Amino acid sequence: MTTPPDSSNAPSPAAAHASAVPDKPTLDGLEQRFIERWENDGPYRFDTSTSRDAVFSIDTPPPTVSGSLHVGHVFSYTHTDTVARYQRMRGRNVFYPIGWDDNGLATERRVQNYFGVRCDPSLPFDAAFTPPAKPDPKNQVPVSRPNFVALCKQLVADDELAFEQMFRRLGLSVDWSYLYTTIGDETIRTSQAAFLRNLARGEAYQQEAPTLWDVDFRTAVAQAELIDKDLPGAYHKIAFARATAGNDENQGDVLIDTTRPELIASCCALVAHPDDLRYQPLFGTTVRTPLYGVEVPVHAHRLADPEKGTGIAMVCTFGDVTDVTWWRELDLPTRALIGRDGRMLGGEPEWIPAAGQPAYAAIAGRTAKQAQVAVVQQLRDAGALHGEPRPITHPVKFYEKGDRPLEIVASRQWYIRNGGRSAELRDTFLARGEELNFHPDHMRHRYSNWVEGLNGDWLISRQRFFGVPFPLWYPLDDDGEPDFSSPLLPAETELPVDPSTDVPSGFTPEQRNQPGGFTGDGDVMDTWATSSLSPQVAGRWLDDPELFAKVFPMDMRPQAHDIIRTWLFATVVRAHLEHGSLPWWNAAISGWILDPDRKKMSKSIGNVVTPLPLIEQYGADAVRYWAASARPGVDTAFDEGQMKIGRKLATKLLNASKFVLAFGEPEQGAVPSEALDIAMLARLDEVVAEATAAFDDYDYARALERTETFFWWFCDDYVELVKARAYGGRGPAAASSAQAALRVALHTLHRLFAPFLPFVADEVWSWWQPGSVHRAAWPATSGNNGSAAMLEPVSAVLSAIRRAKTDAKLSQKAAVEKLVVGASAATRAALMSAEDDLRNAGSVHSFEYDDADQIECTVTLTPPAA
RNA sequence: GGGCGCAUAGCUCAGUUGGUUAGAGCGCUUCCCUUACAAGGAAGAUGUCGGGGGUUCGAGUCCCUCUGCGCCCACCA
Repeated sequence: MTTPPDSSNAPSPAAAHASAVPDKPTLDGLEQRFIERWENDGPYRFDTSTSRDAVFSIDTPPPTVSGSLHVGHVFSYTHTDTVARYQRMRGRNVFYPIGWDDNGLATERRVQNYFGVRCDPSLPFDAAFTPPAKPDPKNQVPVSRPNFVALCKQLVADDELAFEQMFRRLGLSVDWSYLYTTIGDETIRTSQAAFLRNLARGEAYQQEAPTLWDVDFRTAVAQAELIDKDLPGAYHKIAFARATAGNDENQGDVLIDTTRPELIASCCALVAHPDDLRYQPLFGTTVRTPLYGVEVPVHAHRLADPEKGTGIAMVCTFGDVTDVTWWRELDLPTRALIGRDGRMLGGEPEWIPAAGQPAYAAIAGRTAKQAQVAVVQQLRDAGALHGEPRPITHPVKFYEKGDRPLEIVASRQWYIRNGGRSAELRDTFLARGEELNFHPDHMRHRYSNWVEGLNGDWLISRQRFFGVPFPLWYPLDDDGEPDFSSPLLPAETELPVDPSTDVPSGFTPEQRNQPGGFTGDGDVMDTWATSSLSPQVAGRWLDDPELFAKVFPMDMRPQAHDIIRTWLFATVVRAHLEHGSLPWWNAAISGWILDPDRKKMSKSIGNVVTPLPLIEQYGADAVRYWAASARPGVDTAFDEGQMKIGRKLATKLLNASKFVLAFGEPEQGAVPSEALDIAMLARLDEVVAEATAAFDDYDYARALERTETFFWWFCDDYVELVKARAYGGRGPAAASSAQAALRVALHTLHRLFAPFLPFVADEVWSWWQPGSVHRAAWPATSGNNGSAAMLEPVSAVLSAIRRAKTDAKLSQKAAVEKLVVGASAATRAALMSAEDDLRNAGSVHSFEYDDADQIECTVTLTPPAA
């Protein structure tokens, strides 16, 4: 552990070990030097000995390891880092871990392509397996899950090293000793243990139910992973013949509009709104489906929209989520015909009479899309299609990573209760959202909006291979059928387990998949089911309860706004269920990086900018400056111009520091005594107060802006004004005042800039102060209650002098023969106290005053010598 | 359909409880090698603060309304 932050607010006298000011300060090589120094000296290490009160803990997002970082990462991680550095300087013991999200589909797909393998969980582990020398994407070699996972770990190792180097290069002050990975054993253990506890408390449950299903990935997906895409489709007007007579005058066919005629074979009812006079006579009667002749009932249901289509809808199992509602609430039979591969099932559906079987046989085995074409032709031939299909564009549900529309299939899945099926629990989570401080505050609407709109519990099982397996097995009966109601559970101490390889206690490996034996649950958990435990994983909940008690609930969760409904909400759910608390008190929501055309920068669009070349060109401090200039939560266009400014700022800090330090140590006991010096420090006090308040509110951008504005004024006006005096032009006492003030300002500025420009700030600090600026105390206000009021008129006069010289196209060092300043009495008094400095800075020979309401300067320039 | 955000100089954006003449940077123009900095500095021009209405002594700021853009959610027959 390093020393606690320097509690003194005054600059230390030049320390013996402080290095000298370089003749030619440069930003070159700064990053490498300080990356090494920080690694060796450990200024960012978490101190396990302090109490919870002293800790500031951060639940850093683990970036997905899938090839490369882009400037969006640099952007949001910089925001967090500035806050971490601020809190550290405030004396907080900052717990700032990081992890890699190397679990999940992205990695799985890369491994398949890279090694030319695919996972087959039914295979046993092969210790001697080596991947094919030449991967053949069309002929992937099947491997066991443990083999597959080993390949995943192998592949991500290189990426993770590159990520770490990138983040170090950016100057993130994370404590690398707490690094975790989402596919690591500790994470799997945490995830499995939390699940088993959810299960024991009845918060996790298994259910056979219609599920949104991606036919390409062949997995169930959760509500939070859905996106809508507008797709072209068409309304097909289709005739259903009446099977029983109603008391309706009109005894013709019943016409329905559907966009999915291929599902007519799955039809189990028609529904219309109970108040719809057109269809009221039909309720309780039956109709026959075209092509297949299946007799189906006509029901009334409030969700049927009289305005849509013909006002009466066909219910299929399952065309969309409304079908699921109708199926459940009207207690309809299940007639599923779409398989998990997205094709129509083979065989002869038992509900279709013999006469209808040939029509179905013609589409069996085809994809939904192919089947639709065939069915439309059949309907046309049978005269059941009224008119031509009317093209429409309609929103269709997709898995966010998927390429084809989701289907709904019945399957057995695991769920965690999240309030989607319980008003009471939903209210609890809404209340949790109210407890949480969102920065910026309006982001809380995304949370409440989402929670209010939940339509089911959280589906956490995925039919994939690379992920956290469900830690359980099922006993098999004498027929080899699993008993899902009494799963075989491991003890928490046995975790992690992989049920595809490990054997439940009381069984032998030979009993796997044998009648009377057992079978492993083949599913893995949703990545959010693991990511939602990031505070527990990072805080070592299971392994180090003492640590966990010191860091949880955490202080801060930084993340982007698009994953409030997933990561943020899921984390709130898990913490509430396990600990009865929020996972953290503050959610700092960052915006996105947009490309210059204001489109979100994302890999799939192909408009990403990689950060390393930018850091090499402008320096990490400059890139951080660009990031920190963006307001919290605001989407921001990528702008290299801001990086140029950041570079300029860093260079300026080097040169200004060199200048101030070149005066050497002021004489013993020197204090700022001149009015201008005191006023400058008063203005600096205001800046410190504002920057501190802004940072306390997670508004790093405001803190930077205030600091920067002061700094440029300090360089442009104040330094120019006191330069001559500091050199001794008005005697040693006046010089000491300037020198002391310059040093106090520099000491403060170095620390104010440290969260934003950590490299250059530590460099200039090292020229004259002991230790790292990143362990120094955040500046406090001086408390001497000076007034900055005189600075404005002084700057105005200085500016007027400069303007006169510029207008005359003369050098700024040209002499002013006579300056007449018109001003009010109070302003004149203020100006007089800085008159000598103004004379020197402007080369003014004669300085006179006049009475005026506002400042008016008459500048008479000395004609240049001929 | 519900919710949230945004609209200020050519561009990117500040403008904190309402308060003199609305700011910065970039870009543009002019000037200056000035001993911290030419990878620098000094200065200049540029605005119906999206439209309309209201509250007020006073509105970029508060209220209403309209328009445009973005995002989230819902709808998906």
